[in-house]
Amino acid sequence: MPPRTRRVAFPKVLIERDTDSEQSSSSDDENELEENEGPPSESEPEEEDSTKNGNGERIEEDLSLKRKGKEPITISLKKVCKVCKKPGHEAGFRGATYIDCPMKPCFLCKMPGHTTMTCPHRVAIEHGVTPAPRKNTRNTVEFVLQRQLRPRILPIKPAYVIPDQVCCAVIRYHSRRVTCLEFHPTKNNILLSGDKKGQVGVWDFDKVHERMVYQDIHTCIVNNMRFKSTDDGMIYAASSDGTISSTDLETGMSSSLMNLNPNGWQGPSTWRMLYGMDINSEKGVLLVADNFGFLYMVDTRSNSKTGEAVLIHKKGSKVVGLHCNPVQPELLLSCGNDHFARIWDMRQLKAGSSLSDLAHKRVVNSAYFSPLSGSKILTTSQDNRLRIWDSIFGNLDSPSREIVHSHDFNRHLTPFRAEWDPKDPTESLAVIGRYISENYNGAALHPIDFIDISTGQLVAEVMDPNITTISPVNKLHPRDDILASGSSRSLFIWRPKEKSEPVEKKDESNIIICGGAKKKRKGKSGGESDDDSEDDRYASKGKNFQFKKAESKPAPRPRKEVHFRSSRSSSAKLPTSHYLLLYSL
DNA sequence: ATCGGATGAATCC
DNA sequence: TGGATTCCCTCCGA
Repeated sequence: MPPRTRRVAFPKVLIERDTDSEQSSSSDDENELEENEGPPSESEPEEEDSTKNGNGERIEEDLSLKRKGKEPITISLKKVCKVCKKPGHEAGFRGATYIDCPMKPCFLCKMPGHTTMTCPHRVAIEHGVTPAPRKNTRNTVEFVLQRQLRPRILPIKPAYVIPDQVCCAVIRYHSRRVTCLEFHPTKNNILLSGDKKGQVGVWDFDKVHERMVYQDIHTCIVNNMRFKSTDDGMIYAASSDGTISSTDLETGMSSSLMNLNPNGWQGPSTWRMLYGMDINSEKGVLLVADNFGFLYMVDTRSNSKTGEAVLIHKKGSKVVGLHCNPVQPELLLSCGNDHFARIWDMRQLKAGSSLSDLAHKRVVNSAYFSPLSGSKILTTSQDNRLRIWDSIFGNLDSPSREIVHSHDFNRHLTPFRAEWDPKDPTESLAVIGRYISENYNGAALHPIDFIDISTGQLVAEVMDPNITTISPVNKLHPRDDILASGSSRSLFIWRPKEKSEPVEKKDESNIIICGGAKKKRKGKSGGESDDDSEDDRYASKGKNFQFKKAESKPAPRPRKEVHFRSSRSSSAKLPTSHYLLLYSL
């Protein structure tokens, strides 16, 4: 990762003294001002007073002149880049297209010398794919595979079915952003959601109006939820309030299994927060990890803490993810802010005894074993790369593949996590939201990407013109062709087009608009009603969520425009069929 | 419309 | 080591 270009000091102050005319009134003409550009006059005031207006223009005033009571005060309006503060270019949205600052490393791949628009990872045929050195190309297994097996392997892998249509949604369901999602293990249409405020939502998306929000389970961020393996009416949740809750979904009755802050708030250096959590049903233990690098275990039968906390990541660093191997119950995977994902043997858990340490360049947001065989690991790192680590066909010293993908860290967003498709028998499909936006026919949208991690190819990008916010939280259904997304405070359920209601039928009946801050309408002349019905809110406040009917759907993309991956097959060819035939191996 | 605030990791000294 | 500072596509609401 190249070091970020440090922000340079403010450009020199421009002092423009109009000596010619008394009336040197400020001019808005930029060109005129450009001409005045140049080395500032000798005696520059040290105490510069420069402010920015909303457009990134700098307004400079010569205060010393003002103080001296000298005549002309010239205000210079000068366009500078809001990112690097240099003139000559401007970063930011131009319409729905974001223009990068050319002085910064590429926002997508983080390499210097080009911008997102021209990033090779954006236009390459194999989008974003950087195969790691193939150390194992020459091994026996692969040789045999290539020479003898491959010709006999059925060339067609079962088609991916992509849920690409929003079929129902709860808008502003949560009062803060969604932080985690979990499908019910047996009831196909129940979705759980946790938020930053500590609330837990239970939503039946088949009967969209049946929903519940439990408010008193936690006091801040719900980081992870898991269903109890022996009772799917109970859920565990790990929160930044330092507790693990156990909640009865029917009644909402909740109890605390563990509280790491029994003495309350003593300052940030002692406040413990719980992040990663998973259940090892084989052993009957709940595993949780905190923001200081420690792992805790709770016996799910007695609901009591077992053993001592173990330091599994750098002391003082946050452990954001835990995952138990689906096949080998003694294997545990952890990841965190020390830039590592680590594999552990549950039978010998002690500091420093990890089986493998998977190095990343930045914080690792998530690390998951592949859902069926557990032999592959998919990690999401804040260096804008997905990594696949293969314990069978590769060794774990380096990833077997790196995929450049835009999922930057932003303190205001829930961290992105690439999630496996639990239904894919080939263990190659993953879903992850995209940070960077794309101009989709005039709207800046942030799609949700489906990536074939065995090839690095983008299989599909799904978006809806009504979802203008980033969707960092995504989960694929364990049995059905359904995707659940959390975007800001809202939840969305996606299904494949074939299975959804025809678009024409998509209407408000499947879209629940929840509260949100009430706009205080000042007593304007009577026209507007005070009716607070959903329809009213729908029209007046749900500016992003006026679900469009088919006819108002965007027209096909204009051909000239440069599109993210537009030249590539995936999205361009998707509309006709939502099935994509992919060849295995 | 515009602006401020919440707030996490990296970096610098 | 720790405190201050900075930060590029947020999102909401005053």
